[in-house]
Amino acid sequence: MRFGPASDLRVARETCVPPEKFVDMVQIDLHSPPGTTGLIPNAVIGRLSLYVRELQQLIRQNVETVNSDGLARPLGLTAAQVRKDLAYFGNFGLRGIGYRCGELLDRIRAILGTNQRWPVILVGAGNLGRALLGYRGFADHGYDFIAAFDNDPRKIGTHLAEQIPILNLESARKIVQTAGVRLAVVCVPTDVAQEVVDFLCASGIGGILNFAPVNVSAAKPVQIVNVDLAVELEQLSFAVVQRVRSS
Amino acid sequence: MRFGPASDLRVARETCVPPEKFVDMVQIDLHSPPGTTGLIPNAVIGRLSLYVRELQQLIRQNVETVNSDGLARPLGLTAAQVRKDLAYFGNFGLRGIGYRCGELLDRIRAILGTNQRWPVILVGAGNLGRALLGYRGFADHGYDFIAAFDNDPRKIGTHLAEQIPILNLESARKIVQTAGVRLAVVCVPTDVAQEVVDFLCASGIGGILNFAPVNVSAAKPVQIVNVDLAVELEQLSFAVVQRVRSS
DNA sequence: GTGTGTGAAAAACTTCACAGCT
DNA sequence: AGCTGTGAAGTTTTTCACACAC
Repeated sequence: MRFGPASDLRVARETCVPPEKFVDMVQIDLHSPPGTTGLIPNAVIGRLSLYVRELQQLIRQNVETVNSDGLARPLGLTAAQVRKDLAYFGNFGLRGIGYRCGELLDRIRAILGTNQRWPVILVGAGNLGRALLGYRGFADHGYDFIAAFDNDPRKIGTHLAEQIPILNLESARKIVQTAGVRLAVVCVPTDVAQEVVDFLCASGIGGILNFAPVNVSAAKPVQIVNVDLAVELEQLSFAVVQRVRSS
Repeated sequence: MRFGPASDLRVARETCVPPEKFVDMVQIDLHSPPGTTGLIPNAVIGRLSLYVRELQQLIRQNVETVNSDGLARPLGLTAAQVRKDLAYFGNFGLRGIGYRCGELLDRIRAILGTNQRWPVILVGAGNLGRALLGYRGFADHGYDFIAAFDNDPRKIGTHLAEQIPILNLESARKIVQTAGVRLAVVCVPTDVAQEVVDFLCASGIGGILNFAPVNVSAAKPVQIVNVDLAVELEQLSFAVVQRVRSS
């Protein structure tokens, strides 16, 4: 089965907003809050994602408004923490009422940049890569895989999930640039992870989510988040042997 | 292809130590350190896992000793942080030299309980579950999948990776108890995640690594770690739009 | 000299508690 | 009356800097 990369990609691209928009949206909302430095704590961002998930669930249940405790408790957080987190970005609540679920969801998505869809590329079409490509959560949060890259000649030219083309890694540069792709998910073997990351950085990618179990570093403006699944299991097994700390 | 669950499992079990041993090993090493409460910060445990990975890499390169800076820098941490983290558990270093890689690796593994292998069960044999089962990192860190569970009758009775049986979820209780399994990895659809977790808790599991994108809660002594892959991507996209914070 | 282990200082983050809006 | 937004207090975690050991 043959395909023309450019045309495959153009379709996916159409649904995506020019990335530059996001920057403005976020910066408008930032109202450098109470007694803080102006930088948003990393932990806050992690929790915003959790709020999104919880709000989506509430909305599915037709809940109109939720107060800080209602949002916090199912996530194992405190009401004060929720209010503080949201206050970093503005006054989203209604005193005496709480937060309108729909509105709050929109606001948080605007902050995270997920009120528009992001095109994402996958590098490494092995087991894990293929599973991630089918992972519902990514699509639910606004991320669309538009292409995959691999260096196995037997895979190149085929498609994943019947529509995502697997291309030669060399062609990633062009696609990153022409399709305005800013995010890449990397699932390649450990020993080539760093060179793949270097290549992506040189291609003008904005951020990399790395699943290879090795700490790779990225050239300056490129953001990198390393996910090591074994680390999570180790956290857990430590907690089990200790029987302390809730995590 | 038929199989007898009990015999399939016994083999995997043989390679595993009775879990009770771990508790002692860890508690002996804990020397409730400098000026602290005696509880180990969660973040420290996360970093111990990273040290393991880095040490494994150094050992593969035949590096004998490493100092705190050498361990910290590739992981994006500071030397002081490494020393402080390790000091929670004892004096592992040699002044003027650093740390012996092999010895430190053993020590950390003893702390994490991964100096012996752990039998793990997989619940939910969909795409993600199957990919996790093949994920190298788990085996590298001492975790062995011994069985998978699903409720799809077409899957039950088959094997994953040609040796891991897929069984009916009901049979999990018996296997947890007879094989001394303390850890489960859950990759089921969101809507059944909580009931699966409840079932596992009732079966006597020790800890659950949950990949379903919903916050599930576990009955008291059971530890739970939620991993939401979309959260990681959101962290990244926020960093990309902001171009701040290294994470 | 080199590099750990660790108190002390600083920074980051969380919780408290309450004024003030609806 | 109910619940947010936020200073202030409290706690945790990180960084600093140096005495001490090899």
